[in-house]
Amino acid sequence: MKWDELEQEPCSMARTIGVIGDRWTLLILRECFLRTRRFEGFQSALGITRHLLAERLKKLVRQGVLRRVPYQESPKRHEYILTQKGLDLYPIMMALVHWGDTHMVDERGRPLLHQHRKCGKNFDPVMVCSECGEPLLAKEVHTHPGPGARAPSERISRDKPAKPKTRKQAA
Amino acid sequence: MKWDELEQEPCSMARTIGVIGDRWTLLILRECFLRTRRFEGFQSALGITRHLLAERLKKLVRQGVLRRVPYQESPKRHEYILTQKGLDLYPIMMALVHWGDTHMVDERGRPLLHQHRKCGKNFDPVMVCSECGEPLLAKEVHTHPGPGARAPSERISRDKPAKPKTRKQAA
DNA sequence: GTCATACAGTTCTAAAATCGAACTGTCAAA
DNA sequence: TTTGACAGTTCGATTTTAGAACTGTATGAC
Repeated sequence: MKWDELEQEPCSMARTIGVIGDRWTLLILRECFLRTRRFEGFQSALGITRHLLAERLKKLVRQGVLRRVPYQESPKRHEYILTQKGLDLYPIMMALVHWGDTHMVDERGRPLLHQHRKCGKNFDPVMVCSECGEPLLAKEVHTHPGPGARAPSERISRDKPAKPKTRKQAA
Repeated sequence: MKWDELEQEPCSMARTIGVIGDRWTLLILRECFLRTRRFEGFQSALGITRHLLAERLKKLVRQGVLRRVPYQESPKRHEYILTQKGLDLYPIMMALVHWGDTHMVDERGRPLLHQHRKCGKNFDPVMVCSECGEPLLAKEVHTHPGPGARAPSERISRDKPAKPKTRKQAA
């Protein structure tokens, strides 16, 4: 599988990964949500090579995640601003942060706290079902093909290639 | 910044990215949630090279995201099973899928639908505040340093590094 | 007993991506 | 005139990944 094919895969997760699924892109987006907007800002915050930064920003603009907006004429300069499509990445960012907060903190505790302006409290993000509002557990979710699923004939086989019964495990 | 340093960064998102922030790892985890457990299963589902697959699985086991469990003696064979730490990645996976469902579908619609066993309906994941239950919007969240924040003196400067000279002259 | 196959890797070379540092170009302030 | 801020681009060296073949245990078919 080549990386440009990822966006054509009949899997929303693969498509998302095709857009934001590499380390630098994710870190760039973190900076975006922390209000960094300019080339130098990203570069000095992340220590990314300028070459890669330019490339990643271009890609994010192409994908409609960032918008390149002039903030000064002569010399022409631009800022990179999250579009709505980009802002919609927020739950992904928060989910990443929350997993790190849960499983990767050292003895000193969380590096950052998040306060919800609406209720004024420090919070954790919780993922719930849009229909019943209950927290989602992997085991309570059943997945089935939707309208955009690939027909069986087009599917790349992900099952064992016609296994003719194996060794000591009879069933 | 080297990739192994990422896990030491005082940022939960960076640490998480250090563990799962590359394309193959994310796709391997997708397969885990789709109940793939064995080496050949991952390999044929993803088309990943065997070399990388072995490496990534090892890393995920080292990180405690997967557990390597024997399922047969002679020849010794193992399965890779999500630990609780791994299962806790579910909100990240769902957030990735949901963004793809929202922004990356073609005219045919979603490749997969998700049904919540508890309420029986197809749903979208919604991220809410643990304290008040309201959906989270980036603009309504304020971020501030927590106990594990790096003190200003230890911080890696994200401002210009007091650069004394430029370009070609070394005077 | 020999052969083909399943499974879970390891090893090797070539190709691609990334790093690190320097270079380009515009403009403003000293 | 010189220096510095900013936003990139270019280029050689290093690191990762791709792609294919190979290793080794064990099983069932012939």
